[in-house]
Amino acid sequence: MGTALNPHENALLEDLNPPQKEAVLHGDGPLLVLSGAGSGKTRVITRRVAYLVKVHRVFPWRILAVTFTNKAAREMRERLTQLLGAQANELVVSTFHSSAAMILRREAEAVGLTRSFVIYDDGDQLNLVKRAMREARVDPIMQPREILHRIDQEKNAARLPDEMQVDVDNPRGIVVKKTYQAYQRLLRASNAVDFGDLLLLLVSLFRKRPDVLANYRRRFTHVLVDEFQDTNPVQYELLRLLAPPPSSNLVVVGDDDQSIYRWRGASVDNILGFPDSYPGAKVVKLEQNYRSDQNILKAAHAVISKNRRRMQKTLWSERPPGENLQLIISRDERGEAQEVARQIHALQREGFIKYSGMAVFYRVNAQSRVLEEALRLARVPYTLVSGRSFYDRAEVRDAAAYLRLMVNPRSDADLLRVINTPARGIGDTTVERLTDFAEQQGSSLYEAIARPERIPGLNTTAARRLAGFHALVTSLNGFAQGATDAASAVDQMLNEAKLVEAFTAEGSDESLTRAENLKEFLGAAQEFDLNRAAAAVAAATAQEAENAEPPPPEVDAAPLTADVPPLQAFLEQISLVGEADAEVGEGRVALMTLHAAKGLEFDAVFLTGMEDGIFPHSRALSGLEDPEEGEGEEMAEERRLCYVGFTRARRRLFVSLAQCRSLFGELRYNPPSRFLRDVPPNLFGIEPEMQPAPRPAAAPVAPRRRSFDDDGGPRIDRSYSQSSDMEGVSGDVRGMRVRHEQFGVGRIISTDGSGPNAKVTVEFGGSVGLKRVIARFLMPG
DNA sequence: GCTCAGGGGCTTTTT
DNA sequence: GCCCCTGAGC
Repeated sequence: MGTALNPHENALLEDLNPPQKEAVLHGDGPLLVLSGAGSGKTRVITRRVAYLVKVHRVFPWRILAVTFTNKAAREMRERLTQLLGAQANELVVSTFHSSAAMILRREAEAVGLTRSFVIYDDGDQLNLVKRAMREARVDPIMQPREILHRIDQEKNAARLPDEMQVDVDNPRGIVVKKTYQAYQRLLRASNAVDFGDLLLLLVSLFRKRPDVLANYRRRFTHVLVDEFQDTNPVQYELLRLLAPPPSSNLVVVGDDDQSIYRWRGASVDNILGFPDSYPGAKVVKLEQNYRSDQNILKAAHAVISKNRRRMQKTLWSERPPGENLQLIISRDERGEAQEVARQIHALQREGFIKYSGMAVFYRVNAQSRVLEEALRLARVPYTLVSGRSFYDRAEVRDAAAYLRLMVNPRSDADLLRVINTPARGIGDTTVERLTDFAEQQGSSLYEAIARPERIPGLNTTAARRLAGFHALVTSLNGFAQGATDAASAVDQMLNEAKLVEAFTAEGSDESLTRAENLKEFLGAAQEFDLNRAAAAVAAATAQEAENAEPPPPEVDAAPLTADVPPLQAFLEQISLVGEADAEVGEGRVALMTLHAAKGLEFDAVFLTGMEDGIFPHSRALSGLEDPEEGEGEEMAEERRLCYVGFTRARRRLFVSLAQCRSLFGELRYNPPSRFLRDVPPNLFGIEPEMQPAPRPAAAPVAPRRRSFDDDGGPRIDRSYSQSSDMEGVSGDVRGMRVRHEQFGVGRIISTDGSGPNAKVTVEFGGSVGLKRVIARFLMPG
């Protein structure tokens, strides 16, 4: 295919390596691009899209490119705009959830919703589960959280409530199923969906209505998916519906070694099994890494290669070996944090790496506090990279709830959230009577408060207050219907609901901040309106530009969001996009979890808490270890997470552990992470002969404390790997005499757990008394 | 209807 | 160690 000598071709291909070029040039049919870390996958996707448009003359509106994160979608769009100019506006580049929401809104009636359905978030979901449990009258044998989790899993697996398989003698399964059924009923009655529904409802619509599906298949002749290793079954099903096997133009790009969202329902099997689902699919491997020095790649490879089920690929690089990896061993988490801060300072003083080129990673958020304190003390500027803080604030969520109520008064969850916010004297009792009444009537809460005098048990004051609230919602709803922009609706809402006023009146510092946040929320709406106006202009220009050819009449080429009212669109952005992710702070060290680090890169990376029980997480340690299969799936995922962490580093990789660490209020002595033992010692600059002789496989041993000076200060220590490979407790050891490095000699009273982190309670002599310690750190005494 | 103290709980968290 | 939820008390 492709016109020879097309002037665009060279520009789009010239700086690509052979496999990259192959992926860009691939003709029709499915394609799997296995892209190792740092191998230039975004470049490949964007070039391919541009190539399709410029060389193959594919209409941009025929191309659907899906990502997982908004950030990835934004970056992709930016790069495509550079390559394609105004034409990029016609491409559909968005997250799975956003694109599903756009389609679902156009087809809302077919799935029992109206076009103004709202999207419930986490907190709303939990409240709804609680309500569903009450209405379904299920035995409260499970926590709402757990039930919600199970419902999510069902949705991720593309199963509607009635499709859920449950054994009759499985009471918990029955509880989940009944709750799930009631939960879905409540959502539909509220004209609302949750995140999972966006995908699930679309899949079930496509299955039920081949005619609807056909419209989208006709339109999207090219589908591309980024981070395919993180897709869950419902997402994959959606892709298979839109781009069915065997011959669709479906391009999936991903790295099985970077699949780290199994716990969210993602399934590595999707990428591992892609060649089977799409027989004849072309597979291209991108194995040249342009990011990291050799030593870092070798270390990453050493860790990941222990996983059994992988697509074989080996990253290589033309870069130099670079510096050794550096191991930091500290006495405790404070020492670790101080040492990290010190090293950061030192790196910065050397002058080659700026603060903004450095990052500190940790496995769990709970580790961040100590690190923050140490950095603050050391005057190292940092930013904590974490979720979507602005839209998580209570007052902002209140405002969002009001807005959703404005477009969709039937939204019970939102009504409940703000019925007494700001306080208007509507208490729990009143709300309870109201919900009981509405449930009995089968009406929404909004309908129920239209005639509050009919609600049994209410006094006239309560009824009057409900009527007042009803009037407020009605008035806002009327305003929303005529609103031509988001900002005026937000402004109206803030005034009528007296939200800002309430905080200002309260006058405390905290409430003034909240008032400020609400003004910022208004600012966000104004910005949204401006962007939308700009986008409309750009789209119009695109129409006039190059592709003046009209689309074929049988195909719907309109932008998916063509006639979504502005307030609705703003709400969708809040629900699905959140705030523009705070760019990793200018001139600041970035602190984040390993999960948040995916997709980023830094000159220097500090990976803290490299201890068994922290990283890999203790939950993965207890996983079954099959002698044949090796480590369990959870451990495999921890390994991938470690791989992700290592491969974020360009030049310097520091791995750090503490000999003891207090986490969740308890003091733990964790052995060094098994991942460290997988890294060849020479990458740390340790010559093989310097390694300590292997320890005889004897029963419990004490931790060594040889890496510390007398002052107890942390030191960088290049001799590691001293932890025993103790299995923990075996057999009945009660009454056994043991010795502990710190507490001395004692006698085992009881045991707790098994495996490497098994604990025992020991009665030590003297003033020490009873202690619960990890068995591994005991010696027979 | 609101406030505060005690208890359980606790990876990760793209959307 | 800290947060969130619940329940008792004002």
